[in-house]
Formats: sequence, C-alpha cells, structure tokens
Amino acid sequence: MNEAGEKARNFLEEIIEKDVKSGKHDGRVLTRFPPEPNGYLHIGHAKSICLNFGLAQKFGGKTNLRFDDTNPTKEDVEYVDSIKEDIKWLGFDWAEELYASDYFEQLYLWAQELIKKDLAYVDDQPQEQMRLNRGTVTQPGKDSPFRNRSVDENLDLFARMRAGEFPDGSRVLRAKIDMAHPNMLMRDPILYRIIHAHHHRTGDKWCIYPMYDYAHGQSDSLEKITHSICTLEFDVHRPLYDWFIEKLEIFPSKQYEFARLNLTYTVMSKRKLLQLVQDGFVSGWDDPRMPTICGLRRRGYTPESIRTFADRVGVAKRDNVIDLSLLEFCIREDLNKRAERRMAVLNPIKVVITNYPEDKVEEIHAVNNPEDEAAGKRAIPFSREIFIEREDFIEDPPKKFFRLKPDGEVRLRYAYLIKCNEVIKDDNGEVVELRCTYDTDSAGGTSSDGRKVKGVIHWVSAKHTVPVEVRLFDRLFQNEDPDDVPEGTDWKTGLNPDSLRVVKGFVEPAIKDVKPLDRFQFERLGYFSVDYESRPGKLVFNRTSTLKDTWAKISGK
RNA sequence: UGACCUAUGGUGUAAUGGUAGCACAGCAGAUUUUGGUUCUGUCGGUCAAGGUUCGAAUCCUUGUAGGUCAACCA
Repeated sequence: MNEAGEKARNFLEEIIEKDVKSGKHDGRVLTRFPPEPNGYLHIGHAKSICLNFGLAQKFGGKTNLRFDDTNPTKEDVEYVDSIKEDIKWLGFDWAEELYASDYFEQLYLWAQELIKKDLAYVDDQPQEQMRLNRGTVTQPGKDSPFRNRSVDENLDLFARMRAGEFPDGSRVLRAKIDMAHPNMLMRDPILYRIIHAHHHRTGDKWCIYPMYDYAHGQSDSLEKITHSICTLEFDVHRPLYDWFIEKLEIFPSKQYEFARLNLTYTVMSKRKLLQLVQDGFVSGWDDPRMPTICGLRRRGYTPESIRTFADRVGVAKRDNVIDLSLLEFCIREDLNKRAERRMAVLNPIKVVITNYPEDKVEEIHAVNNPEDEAAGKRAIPFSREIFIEREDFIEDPPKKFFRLKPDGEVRLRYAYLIKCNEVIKDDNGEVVELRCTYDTDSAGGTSSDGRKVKGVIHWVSAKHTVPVEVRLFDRLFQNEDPDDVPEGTDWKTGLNPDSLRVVKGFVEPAIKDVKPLDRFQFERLGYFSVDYESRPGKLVFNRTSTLKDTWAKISGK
C-alpha cells in the first residue's frame, strides 16, 4: 500500500496503465490464457489465470481462452473440458473460446508468404544432423545444405508436405534467420513438422503441424491480443515472436514475461505430477494432496482463497518459492469467516458423567459461526455418556496443560463444567474410560461461583453420534524442496509416508444433510469438507487444513 | 566457456534519485467458552566493490550468485 491507500502496482500493471494512458490500441486491453490441452491445471496456472483475467478486468478489457493445440500426439478433449471447468470454478469468464488449430489455414498461408519472401525453406536433413548443425550455446551452427533452395522448389515441397507425400520426420519447414545467432531460438527455427496423427479438432485434415513459436505469436496477433503474458522461460523466445510479426507485417502483439509460481513442499511440473498419478502415489489428478486446481477444490479450498493467494504472492521477474504456509493462511482466513462450526471427535475416549441422570437428554444450543451472527444457532444433544478427544486427557500432564486431568476440571464447550474423578484402564494400562461429575450449576459452561476454568474441550454425545470417515491430509513431501533428496536417489524418496491417514470420526447430529464440497470447521481440529465419495449414511470428510495450533508448538518441542 | 533474465529481512513483495514499508513465517504479550479468531508489540533486509550526486535499493562500471536457452514439446 502507498500513502493513498491503494495497492502498489506490479510491473505488468504499470506497463498496461502506461499503454492505456498513451492511447495505444485505442486504450484497448485484451489478454489471453493459452493452455495446452495435455494435462490438468495446477496452482501455478491459477496464478497465471488470475493474472491474465485480473489484469484485463482492472483495465476494462477482456481475456480469451485459447487452447494451444498444435501437437496432436499429446493433446486430448478430456483436458479441454477439465481446463474450462477449472477456470470457471476459479470465477473467471473468457470472452472467446478459441483454438490455435482454428488458425491452421491462415498459418499455412503465412508460411507460404515467408517462403516467397525467401525467409523460410524446406529442410531434408535428418533430425540428428539438424541437431548437430545447430551448434551449441557457445558455438555457432552450420547452414543446412538445403538452405538455398529456390522459392519455387520450397513452395512445391511445402505443398507436398501438406498433401501427405512424405513420411513423419522426413522434412521440416524452417525460418531462414541466422545459424550463428547467439540466441539458439533464432538459428533457423522449425516452423512445421510432419505428423500423420488424428487431431482432436481438425481430425485428419492436416499432417503438418506448426510449432509453438510459429503458432503462438501469430494466434495472439490474429486475435489482436494487446498484452501476451507468459512465464520467464519464454523470454528467449521473444525475439522470434517479434520477428514473425515484423516479417509478416501483422498486428503487433507484445509479449511480457513474469516468474512462475513455486511452492514449498510441492512439485509443479506436469511430468512429476503425471508420475505421481501413474505410479499410484496419489489416487488421481484430483487427489486432495495434489496441487492441481481440481485437487485443491476436492480438498476444500475455495476459489476466493486461491484468488487471494494469487494476489498476495505478487508478480515479478525473479524466481521465487512461496511458503506453503501462505496458501494455508489464505484458506483459513476465508473459511474462518464462512465455515459453520461443528463438534467432532476423531480419536474418542468415553466419559461417563456419573451424576447425570441415565435417560436424560438435553438440547444444548451452540453458535454456528462466531464470525457470522447470521449463521444462527443449532441444538446439540447432551447425555450421560460422551466422547472426548483422547489427546484432551493426560493422566500426568506437563505444565501449562489445561485440559482434562485426574481431579481436574474442564469446560465442555457450550455444556457444563466437569471434573475427572476416576480413570479406568484395561489390562494393558490403556485408559478406556473416564468417570466424571458435572457441576449442576454450570449450564452453558459458566460457573455459578465465578471460579475460572481455563480449559475448553469439544465433545459428542455417545449415543447421538454420526459416524463418518475422515481423511487427514498432510503435505505430500517431507522436505521444503522436494528435489532435496540424498545424492543418487529419486525425488520420490522424499514423499511423506504420512500424507494421508484415514480415521473414523464421530460428529454431532447436525451434519447429516451435507453434500460434496460443503465445508465445516470441526472445532479445535480444523476445516473439513465433504468428499465426492460421501453418501448419506456413509459420510466422508477431507481435512482441508488444521487450525493454527499453538499448544502443539509449545508441547511438541 | 556464449546470449539473455534476475538479485531488498527466513519467504514473498513495495519504495520509480529524498524517512527502506507491507504480508506470511518466527518470537513476546493482551483478549477469548475453539490453545481458533482478533488486537498489540518485536526480531530481521538493500549481493560485493568502485563511481555519478547535496543525496543511491534506485543511475553507471566491474565483479559475484541464481535462473533460462542447444525437442521435429509448449
């Protein structure tokens, strides 16, 4: 924030603001989000989506969704659908749904134009030879022996490439730039390759397909994209991006690069994510431990929290690794305000309140959300036998432990003060039951004589319990940097063996009518959301995140 | 041993030649019928060396460190 109270602008906002003010493109702003439909979107894409759509919104512009579908061997409609779903869920609407493949004919025409201008040629060199002749980053490349074919011959060969006369890999169309250029991308980059493959949209119409560099910029230009925003690794592509626009004399879209998102304890590469799925380390792309948008959704994350996160991580050009705790902060912050509270016990121990009548059942009234009065109240049954969390009782507690202990008093949230009189153990010495008495004058949990009881614990009435399955997730990797594994071992050795624990939980009755993705705070435990596999009578909850746990910090060291 | 990009507290990100601020994390405290929330305080930073200037995180030079680029992937 600056003195005026407005948020500081990132470098892209500054560029666009300047362009708008100067009247460039009549002040028009049009961005695009250009995924390749070959995988699922993850939190890194979410940053890019929020950026592209957010920037346009900020300056009264629009954003296109364009699928970069120039490689039929890798792409599929399955991904198109999931990508659209994820973007919508995040809360964004695109102006137009477009495909690079929509432009194949125009791209072909432009390729012919480059040939006619003697700026492109058909190369017959085998792939290996071409690689050798490209040189290295420190050595210039060598011209192809086919570099100086006549325009007519190139035109003829290119037409025959399209006609399907040649096998895959036998010929390519290359731009004629400079084989000694210090930027490898400018050493006669390939424009078209031959792939006899079925394309998810164009079918078998084409057997030559444009490369990314040739397709992307021209697609931007065709759509009259004003600001083409991509990640840092495309920085070296920008001279080529500009070269095509200049030589073809077409609409001058401009490319700008920002640093992609990295998260601690998280892998983000499509390759690694795919491996986690294929090797069965997770249950699928939408496993709640995955950093995919569908995984986060299933985990219980809200779109709002992800947008806030994208906003807080900022936009710049330096490499960065964001603390996973920032993401967790964002979801807690959001859910604290909107999730209704319930009481649930995940690791129960039975408490019998010996001075409470056998058959009596009371209705206790509890606030649904202390952060939102409009959420109202609910009734919770209370009876003689209840469950409390096993961790909330310690026979010989450490200092500053103010939960239940022998002869100690604790508050049952919203109910009564109880005192532990007797600890019953089994033959192994394990505590199986606690016998307590309640203060009959402490209805609601307030003492009548003004004495202070610091501890408050949650509980459920034993015979009014709703049994549920609870999936406790933890970070997928043990190290902040998943690649930080012992020399010579695979990154997968860093996987956290305890990233998923499935337990049985007991919830108060006011939980029966829930549907997938409903979110709750189980008091003192964390935020939980209903899984897709949940069914009436067989509810399944995913732990979205724990609550901040100051006690764990104190006692855990 | 090439070209390009980038260097601000532990992690991010502002300061656009004029008081180095904000968030997360950490620590300490207050409040609290969630050891939650909220509130307060606190720790801690301009990669280095020169130069320009009344004044440099900012401009210049030279280093240093990290990243990107040698798919018929995007």
